[in-house]
This record gives sequence, C-alpha cells and structure tokens, in this order.
Amino acid sequence: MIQKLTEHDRENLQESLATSGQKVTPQREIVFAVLLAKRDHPTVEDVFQRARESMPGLSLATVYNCLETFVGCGLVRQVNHERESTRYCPNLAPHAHFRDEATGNVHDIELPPEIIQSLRSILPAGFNSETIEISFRGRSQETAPRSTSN
Amino acid sequence: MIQKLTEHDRENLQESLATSGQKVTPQREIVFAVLLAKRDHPTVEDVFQRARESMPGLSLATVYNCLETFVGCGLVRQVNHERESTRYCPNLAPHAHFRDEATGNVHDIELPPEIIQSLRSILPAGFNSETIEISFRGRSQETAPRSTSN
DNA sequence: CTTGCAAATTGGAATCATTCCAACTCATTC
DNA sequence: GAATGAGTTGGAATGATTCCAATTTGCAAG
Repeated sequence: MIQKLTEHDRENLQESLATSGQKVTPQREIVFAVLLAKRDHPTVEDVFQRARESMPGLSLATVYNCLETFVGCGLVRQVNHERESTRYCPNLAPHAHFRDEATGNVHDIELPPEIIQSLRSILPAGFNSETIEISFRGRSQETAPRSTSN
Repeated sequence: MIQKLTEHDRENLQESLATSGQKVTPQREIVFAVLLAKRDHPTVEDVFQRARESMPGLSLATVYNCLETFVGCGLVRQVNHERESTRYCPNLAPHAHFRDEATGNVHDIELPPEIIQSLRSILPAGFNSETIEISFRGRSQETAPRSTSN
C-alpha cells in the first residue's frame, strides 16, 4: 500500500506542475507517490498495478498521461533499454543505468561531472547535445531480490 | 539501385555467417549490401524499401530475419533511440550516436578508448558490463541533406 | 448556490513495430 | 528423385503506446 506524499514531495509536485500550467490531481499524487515509494524503475504497467491498490478506479490511460506530464515538467526521467517497455525514474541527479541481463533489474550508476564533461568534449563542432544517455548492459552479482528500493 | 558486394565484403559476410553455422543467401547479400551502401542508420522499413529495388519479391519478415541474424553474428549493430523503430548500423568501431532532433538523422560519434575506459571505471564492484551504449540527443548544424553516406 | 468552462480522466478502439507461425522453396545428401 | 533442413514468405498475432469521444471534476463567475 502506498503512503501519502510528504509535505515536501507534494510541494515539489505542485510547483513543478504549476510551472507548466498544470494542476495537482488525486491521480497525479498517487502516481507520483508510487514512483517515489519504490525506485526500481517501474514500467507503466508496474505503476498502474501499484497505484490501483490505492485507487482502484484509476485507468491505464491516466497513468500514461500522468507520466508523460511528469516527464514534460522534469519531475521524472524516462529510461529505455532496447525496445523494452519504457521505465520511469524519479532520480533527477545525472546518472547512467545498468541493466542486469539476468534479472532484468535496472540500477542507477552515479555519473561524475568530469565524465559528463569529457563526453561532451568528444562531440564535433556544431553538435549541441541537450541530453546524454548512457546505459550499460551486463550482469551483476546482486544479492538483493528484485528491487532498488527507497 | 544497390551495387553488388565487393569481394571483400562478401567474404566478410560469408565468414561471419559461417562462424555461427549459417549460409549466404541472395536475400542476405542484398540486405547486407543495402546496409553498406548508405550508412544512414536505416530502419527495417528503410532497408526493406531499398532492398526491394533489387529484389522485388523480398518480404519484410525476411528483412527482420536477416538483420537479426547479422546482429547475432556481430556484423551489424542495433541502434535504439527512445522507443522509435530500431535502426541498423554496419559501423563496428566503438562509437556513440547523436540523434538530431530537428531532422531525425543519426550520426556516429567516434569514441576514444580512454573514455570507454573511464566509463567502465565508474561501475561499482560486482557490475560486469558487456555493452555500453551512449547516445546524445540535440541539434546539429547539418548542411548536408538527410544522409551520412558511405 | 447554480451555471459554464477548461482541464483531466476514462475505456475502448486504433496504430505501429515486431514476432510468430505454418506453408512453401530450394539446395544438398543419400 | 525422395528426404532433410535451413531459409523465406505472407499473414495473423502480440504488446506497448496513442488516440479519441464521452464523462467527470474543480473552479470561477454570475
């Protein structure tokens, strides 16, 4: 079951939405809370299932809408690996992703600023990048079961 | 219209296929030739259209099969950006991709070994990566029309 | 309070890339 | 020249995502 948002998180949500002229709704609160509650890079379907526990009437379309809205106002990041379902991630710090082929789990990998800097520097003149995405694929010796919880 | 494979390219194809116990077929030759002829990171549909010019009876399913086979034996790389259709790339040297948001074009960006090295080094112990994918998204001042030809 | 809006939500249909499958082709081998 | 098996084919099936028209909701104005 999903706990409610902390005061701080709700404000964050409220402000980010307001900035792009949008409002907090019960659905958006729940979807946001789900993302914060378990940071295991859930798919839309995952979010849908979890959110339904608190709000049974919630529709899949709304989950798509909410997540798109959040991405639009910079509250969460999309994570894609190959052509698998898109996953969502409320970690806004610059980071790369490691996808464990054995388990399917996705881990955040901290990204030191100097690496980002050196990556930018390999772009030829005239290439202006807004986003850099880095993903590793391989195997990790995870001990924990499926999760990278909060 | 697609030129035939050079002697060298055909041998390359033949050997790579043979290594995983597979044979050269007319369809595979054409699909491979299409990839080499214009290295603009075509989608399956692109490849299909181009290959049909030389082999009208070719089926889409076969193009999918051929490309999958090539990826399997290391002849070409898959390139994914967000959830767009998969693109294919016969450039085997380590490189990143730059996706121009304005045109949709994808450019190869050379990747110096020391960068790859430093990227590997940010992985925590226990994470063994087989592949690193790096993609930039932004805008470039391209002068040339849609292509990054051979 | 009502009324009227605009934004948000909903369920289901539509789309699109990709995969699956069963039938067919073709080159080889016995 | 029949059997074998890989490869090819067209069409059906799948699955994630998007689209859409109909409601619902939250407010603001009267």
